[in-house]
Amino acid sequence: MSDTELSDTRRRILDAAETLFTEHGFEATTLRQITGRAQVNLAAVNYHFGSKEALIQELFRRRLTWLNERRLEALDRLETEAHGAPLKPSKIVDAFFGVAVNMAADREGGGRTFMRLLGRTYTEPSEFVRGFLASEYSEAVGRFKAALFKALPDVPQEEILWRFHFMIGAMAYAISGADALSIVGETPVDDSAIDALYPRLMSFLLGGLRAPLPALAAAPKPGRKPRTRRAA
Amino acid sequence: MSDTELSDTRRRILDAAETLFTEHGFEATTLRQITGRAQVNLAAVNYHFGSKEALIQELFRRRLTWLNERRLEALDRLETEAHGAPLKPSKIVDAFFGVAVNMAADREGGGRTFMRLLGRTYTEPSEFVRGFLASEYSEAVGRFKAALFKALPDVPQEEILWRFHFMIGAMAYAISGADALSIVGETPVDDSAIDALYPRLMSFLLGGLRAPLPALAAAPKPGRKPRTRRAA
DNA sequence: CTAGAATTCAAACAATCGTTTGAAACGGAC
DNA sequence: GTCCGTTTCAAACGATTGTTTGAATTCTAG
Repeated sequence: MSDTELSDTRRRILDAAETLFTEHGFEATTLRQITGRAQVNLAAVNYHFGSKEALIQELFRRRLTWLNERRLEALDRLETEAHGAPLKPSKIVDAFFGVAVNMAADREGGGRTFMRLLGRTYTEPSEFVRGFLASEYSEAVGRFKAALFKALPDVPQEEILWRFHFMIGAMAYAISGADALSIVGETPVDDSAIDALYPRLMSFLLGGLRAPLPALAAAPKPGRKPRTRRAA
Repeated sequence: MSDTELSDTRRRILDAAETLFTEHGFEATTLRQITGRAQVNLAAVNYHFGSKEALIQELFRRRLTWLNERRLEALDRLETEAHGAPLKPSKIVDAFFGVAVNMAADREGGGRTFMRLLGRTYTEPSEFVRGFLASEYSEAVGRFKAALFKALPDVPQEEILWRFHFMIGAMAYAISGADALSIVGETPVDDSAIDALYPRLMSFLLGGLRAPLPALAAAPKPGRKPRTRRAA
């Protein structure tokens, strides 16, 4: 069997698992629930994937590979157009997060379900999940970090990393909690609001990225208040 | 027994559970691990709390009540000083998130452990967890929402709620993933970086809150590009 | 000191978990 | 039709889960 071509059973299991993991989490979802929803035999998971952990890995692999390839394509396009000149930070942010939010808006293909799962998995403590998540991300994140460093040469690189970190968190939470009962709003967020998420999130992220640099209180000389500088 | 005064056994169980839940999650942590670490008998959890779920609820209750009381105290202080005038948005944000980040910086009292757990719990899909989390937050969030509406009368209230949402996400992810292996950075974040988290996060959040409003593409007339306005 | 309540303890409970097994059913090649 | 590799199936596996039990122990008044 080819690696990319999936049998009916494999695909049905993956789709069912995606939905159930999103709704109840990895640990709380049992193989019997998955095989029940997929309408396949219980032993099919271990036959086709080997174990529950391997199923989870395969699930992330098929989506994350595609997602990060699209991100890198977008970045490649920007860089060839720029002919070596630094990119606009807003373009970089758009290439990284725009692709993700776009995937999250896709209801039919299951992209929405997956992105909610992914958003929650960022904070997953499980060892093996964090492991391959980091490896799947390493190339794309490395390329985007480099692009941001080049685009913002005056901002300390450590600061850029922190803000990248914050941006991922804002996006992850916005996507994962968007149609769940959120803490801030009592009214459930409907579908049109999901479509409006993209411009809202993007302007928030850019505002945060370009915020004045914090006046870090690292042993400041008395009486000399460090001035805040603008980041971008 | 008083409600606030805890027996040795109760407190030992709560402390052990907090640590283990943070490290492995709710489902993956067993009562035998908890009672083993706390050095109490296995049956002690069900004797003192009734069930594993009730233990989780009690764990959040003792910390969240304290956290939100401090937040409301800080807001009260600001409002009495202002004599009815609108507050500065930065002060409001500082009252809400500053208290949380401060608690996250507290290593000895277990505040750090709890805030990492809390940050992860925001995206927890479990029904009963989300339920009492929302109820514990409702009062404080309502007060802060009102304060932000008053402070930013020109910004659509829906937009403020979204940005509040984004801010919570950025904070939750920053705290919960700060000393775990993060996606963006290959080097583990050490303690001094945690102390510097506060000013970094705060300027990012304020930058996002005050970002130009997004040009929402809600049936725009052709040829008329909506102008971006400044939020604050 | 003693009676009675509160707490601790070892042991067992039923239920459910992921995984394995061996036979049955299916599929195309010859 | 026959063969053989692939896939499906019902059933069971051992292990582990949260919870309960009833006796032992500790604590607290009177």
